[in-house]
Amino acid sequence: MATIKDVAERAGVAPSTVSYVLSGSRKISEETTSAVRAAIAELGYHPRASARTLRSARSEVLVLAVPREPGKYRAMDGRFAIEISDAARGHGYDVLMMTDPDGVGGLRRIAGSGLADAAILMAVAQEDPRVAALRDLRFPTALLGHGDERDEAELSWVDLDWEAAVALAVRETAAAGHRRIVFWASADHEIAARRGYAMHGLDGARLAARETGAEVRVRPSAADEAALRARLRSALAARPAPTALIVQHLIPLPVLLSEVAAMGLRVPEDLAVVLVGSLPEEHGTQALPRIDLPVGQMSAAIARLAVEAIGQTPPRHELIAPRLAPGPGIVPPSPASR
Amino acid sequence: MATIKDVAERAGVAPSTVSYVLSGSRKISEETTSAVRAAIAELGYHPRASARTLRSARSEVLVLAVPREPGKYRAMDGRFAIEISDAARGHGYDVLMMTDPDGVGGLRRIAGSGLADAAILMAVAQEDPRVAALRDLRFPTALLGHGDERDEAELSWVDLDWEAAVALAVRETAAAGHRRIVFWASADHEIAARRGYAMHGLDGARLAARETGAEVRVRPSAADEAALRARLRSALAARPAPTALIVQHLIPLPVLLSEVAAMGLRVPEDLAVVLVGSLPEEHGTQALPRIDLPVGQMSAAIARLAVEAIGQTPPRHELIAPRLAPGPGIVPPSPASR
DNA sequence: TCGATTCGACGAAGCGCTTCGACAACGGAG
DNA sequence: CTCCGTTGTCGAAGCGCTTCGTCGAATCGA
Repeated sequence: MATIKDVAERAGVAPSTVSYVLSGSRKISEETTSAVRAAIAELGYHPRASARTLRSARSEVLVLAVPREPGKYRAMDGRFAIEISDAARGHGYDVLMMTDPDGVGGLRRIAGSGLADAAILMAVAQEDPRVAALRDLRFPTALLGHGDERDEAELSWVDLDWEAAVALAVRETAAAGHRRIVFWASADHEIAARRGYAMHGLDGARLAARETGAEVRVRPSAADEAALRARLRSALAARPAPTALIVQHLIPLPVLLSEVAAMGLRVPEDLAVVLVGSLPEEHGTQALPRIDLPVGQMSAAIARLAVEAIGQTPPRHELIAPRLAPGPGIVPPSPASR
Repeated sequence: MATIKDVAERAGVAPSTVSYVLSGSRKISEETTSAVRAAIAELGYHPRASARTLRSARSEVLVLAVPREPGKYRAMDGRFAIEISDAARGHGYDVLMMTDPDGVGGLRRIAGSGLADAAILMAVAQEDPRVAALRDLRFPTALLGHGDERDEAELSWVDLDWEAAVALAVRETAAAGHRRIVFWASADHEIAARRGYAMHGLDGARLAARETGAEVRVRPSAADEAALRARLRSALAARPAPTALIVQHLIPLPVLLSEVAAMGLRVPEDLAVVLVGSLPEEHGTQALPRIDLPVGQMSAAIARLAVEAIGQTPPRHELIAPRLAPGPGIVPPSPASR
């Protein structure tokens, strides 16, 4: 592999001159510059990243802590990982994945070894030990999602405003004429873990229920398919029958829809279904009114905040306002069911 | 941040001694070893990765080239990325994501700068320019998926045996008594791009059709939802009616199933549905007989092959045998439809 | 014409680590 | 008692890059 010395020799200059051509931090004559550039092109030279990092104490790498529960996979995580990587490149950074089930150990290793300049944490939980560890190391960090006020005052984060998102869904549904609404919230275990999106979603539903006067029954989702079906069936079997279903826990959406169909309910004539959030693949959901998770916007924001954090700027928080996706509107309840 | 010199001073030894304790490449007395270990623990010392890499020309990082068509996201890619990262850690490697739409430029940059020791390429196409670029750089490379014989003789790869997988699905379906089968193949654009899995899947269907004597109608899938529905409807409307549907293009599965339901066909009584491959989220598919994509097994294999390739070993190829997933079997056709 | 200034390029130091050769200290063999 | 092999540790070199101080040459004003 070619080194800066090789380039210098070929161009007939000193290594430092090559370096200055590359960085532009000192003036180099037109003539010398083009000789150096020619030599670089001929040799296919790339500066060795390790040497740069050793000198400058900057790796131009972000580490992304991907949530990892053994045996489980949340489809959205992969999508975020890829989009964040895209966004980071726009700032000149590469992204290293950290999927160790023991997130703390992995982050210590990577932060300690200088492999990365900053960390992005996904799926942060209440009193997350990773947050504490990174703070102790004084390692620049940005969080995707929020919830725990104490930790987060000192760190940057980005999140969809889940409270506003669910509130918006309820408001729009009520505005379409629905008076009896089921809100299918996050799953039991997410609520038990007090995940930010789960908590904020519940808040939004309550808020908008008060505001609109509609009757909103909140039902937590379940990881287990049988439980899920039973719970949905009982929620929809209430009389007078609910006319709209707002779903935040989208992962088992096919199951939910199949159960709705099995009950003989047509969507949207008998039951309006509104989604809050997104699945990574959009197939089969475009037909439903929904409030999308702005993955691209969130990814761009988290990459930006992580890069900023390297520069010791004070922490910033971005709460993204929800928007109803363009597409089908919410169908009013049938006259018979009012 | 603590350096090896700090550790050495604290332990009252030379820096080289600390290095030897860490690497174990020379014998160091019990006494000195424990003094060094104590100093390391007290200072929270981690060797600087850049310095190591500079000396040893080994970064202990793999670069993963994630396929990236702007605006599109294939749900399986994220899942593979995460599982490959997991597997690589087992070999002591971290994984860097490369999501540049211009894959060649990104790989040149990363390979040239020594940021990674080997590359893993996902979704390799016929005459993929990335493969050529990496070969020119003599950069260790492993491919996930296969298709183009010429390139691949020199490189390691892993793949599910798609031909055998589809053939197995057809065989099992025929064995259950079905004589008129629709094979829902990869999408038009995948076939046009001559993707390995698409080609091999078609081969498998033809092979097993000859073998079993069943009538297998091959229908390519489509990216566009309307086209998809129309095509499926016409395939299933043939008379005498097909009694089984084998699906390789799973991404729009919800759409397919909803169209089947819309035609008034019950699954599996009127139409047996068999899946080949997997979606990243299993919700809603467990109920169907299927041949899973062995993501974990493939990820483990590709990580292993990539690490091996660093050691200049000759290329190896792993073709993974398909297996019918445990779960519901294939329901025979109803007597009336025979 | 001569000192002062500017311009462009150079040389060397040093980032933190590994590794090779050297070298005390020690013990056993001759 | 000397010699030599072993054992455990040290010192220095060097990986490739950036950056600071320096310096010759060209330029300019007086």
